[in-house]
Amino acid sequence: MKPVSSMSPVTHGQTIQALAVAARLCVARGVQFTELRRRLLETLWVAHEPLGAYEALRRLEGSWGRTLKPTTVYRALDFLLEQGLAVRIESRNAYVPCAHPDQPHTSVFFVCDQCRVTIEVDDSEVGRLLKCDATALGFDVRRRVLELQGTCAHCLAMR
Amino acid sequence: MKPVSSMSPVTHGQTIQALAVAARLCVARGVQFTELRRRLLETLWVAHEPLGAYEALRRLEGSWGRTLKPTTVYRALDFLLEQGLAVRIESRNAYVPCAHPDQPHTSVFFVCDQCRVTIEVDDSEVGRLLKCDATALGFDVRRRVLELQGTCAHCLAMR
DNA sequence: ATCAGGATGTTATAACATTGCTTTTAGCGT
DNA sequence: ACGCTAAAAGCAATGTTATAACATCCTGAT
Repeated sequence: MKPVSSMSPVTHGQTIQALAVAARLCVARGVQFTELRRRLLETLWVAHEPLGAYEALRRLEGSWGRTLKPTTVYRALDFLLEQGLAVRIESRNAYVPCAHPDQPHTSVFFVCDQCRVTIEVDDSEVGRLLKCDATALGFDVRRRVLELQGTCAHCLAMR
Repeated sequence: MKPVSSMSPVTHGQTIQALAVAARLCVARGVQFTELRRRLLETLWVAHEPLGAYEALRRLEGSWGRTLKPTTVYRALDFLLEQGLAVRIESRNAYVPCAHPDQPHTSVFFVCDQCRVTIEVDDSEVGRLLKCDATALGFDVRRRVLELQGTCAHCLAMR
């Protein structure tokens, strides 16, 4: 197991870097990293917790100084998801940015119920086991949703 | 890994039995297995796919011959979830019945994108690994959401 | 300049879920 | 049987999340 991205201590520099990586990736793939998409991804990075689509919309409106419609944001989110630049946390109806849009891995998300900090861990052994299970069932897996809800170390210490 | 409940071939007998188990369990726990709750659980068992709350509502209205409000159904669903009689599939906003409401286990759900059949598998080894990861993070896990989306063997064979 | 495709704008609505409050019902002691 | 209490269910309104359907704009290739 190796932690790959803790949402909590994301510095300004990391955000800048992540946006640069995303920009390069989009160029390489021949897809457009438009201002809307860039600003949305930035919004996700700056937030230190998973954002719902409407919350992202509000923040984006605030920082951009213009009004947006839900559809616009959902389309941009879909783009980020497709490109692996963000991930949807199903159990929260929310979205987090992804630090490694390229290489596929087995992401497990630990989401704190209290502070909502979201820690992404890559556990390839879990991935292997799930693949075995899938094979045994003859099931072709397209997407994995691995989310653990509970209390993070920090919040546990607070009590 | 052992498959613990395939939604697909659920016989009438199995439904009856599951309801009986649920009833006994509720008595043992001193909670009420009311007609609403029983009928809702039956609806979930009879459906061979995860049901959304509103879909369950419609089917329940149909089989019961009365109208229901969303609140009513959500409350009954909450009860079933609390008692472990049903599980929520987060990536579908939908609910499936659970065959073993008592003993805790590591449920992994394989959900077919095409026919929506949902296969529950118990992989304790995955559970163990995730527990390790959690320990390493100092994270206290309350709930696990392990869902794999893709295509089931049956649908693969159809193509 | 024109056209094609991707991106975005606009409006409406579907799908999912909760809040607050009232009424009914079940279980319990007397 | 009676009345009490708490759980369950009814009800209306509203909040939240997500998509459909269609129009327009922008950009790059010919």
